Amino acid sequence: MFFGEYPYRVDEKGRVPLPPKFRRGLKEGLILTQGTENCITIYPVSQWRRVSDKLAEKALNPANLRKLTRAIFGSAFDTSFDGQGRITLLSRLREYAGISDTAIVVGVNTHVEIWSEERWKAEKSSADEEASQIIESLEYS
Amino acid sequence: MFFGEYPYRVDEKGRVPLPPKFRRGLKEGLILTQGTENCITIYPVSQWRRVSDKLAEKALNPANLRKLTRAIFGSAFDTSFDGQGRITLLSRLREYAGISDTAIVVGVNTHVEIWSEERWKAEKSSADEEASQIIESLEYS
DNA sequence: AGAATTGTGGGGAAAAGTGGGGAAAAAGGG
DNA sequence: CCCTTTTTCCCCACTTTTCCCCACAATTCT
Repeated sequence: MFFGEYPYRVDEKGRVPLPPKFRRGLKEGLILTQGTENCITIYPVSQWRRVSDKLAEKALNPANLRKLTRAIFGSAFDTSFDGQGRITLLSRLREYAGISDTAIVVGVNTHVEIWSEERWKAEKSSADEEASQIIESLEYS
Repeated sequence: MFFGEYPYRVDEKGRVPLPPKFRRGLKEGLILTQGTENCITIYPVSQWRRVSDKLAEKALNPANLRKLTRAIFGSAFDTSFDGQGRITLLSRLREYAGISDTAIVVGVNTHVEIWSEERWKAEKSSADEEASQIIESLEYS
């Protein structure tokens, strides 16, 4: 569904373009959340709904499930893109992800991630290493 | 459905804005109660009915549940927001939640919570990591 | 080459955040 | 019981931010 990486400038208003190829899949609206490893994660609403429905089924329960529900719903923020295909990142999220004037938009199958340039490079090189190890192990199995 | 977290100033009159996105869902009126983990919980009237019905079913039971029921109903308070979309927090509730001049308003799916800044940070950081893992696992199921 | 699409920037209208005044209501004291 | 003081509630006003539109350069596609 979503794949590829795209570098973009972030303007003074905190706007980031979405790659044209991603726009169709996000047309119905999108949910921004704090992702793992200090990136910003974007879900199409349909995908997000699946997640929240699943969680709601379990919602009446003990303390640490309440905690999780809070963390998950609290970190979500719904938005949509403007006529130029851009979304505005809240300053809070930009800080979280360490994004100043450049951002990398990455497609990860079912969702999209936004990274600061430095963190993406770091993440990528370590992921590449792991990937080649995994591939090697597959080759001989 | 409520989600997202919004930081607001609490003025000298104890007023807190509700995020515009929440206002529609609370237009019919809202109930303030003491929430779990020292936050203030806001229910839309419709949701409040469901909660109070559930508690009523169980009301004949053990002493500590009756205690809880008393605490929740005793602290419940129905109100509405003013022309600027603000509600006034009773000083009793503000003390309970440890809120002085900054409050975080959080959407938690079926209801809304208001936290002091410090307590929200603590609550959130203790659940963030686990939360994003859960999202990922639900994503593919 | 020309036309359409995409990346980037900015202006202006509208909405949201914040603060305060004053009337009505409530509480308290003589 | 009435008057005074306090609190509550509703409205108005100012500032900042957000959102939507337009513009233009660069790139891609035909």
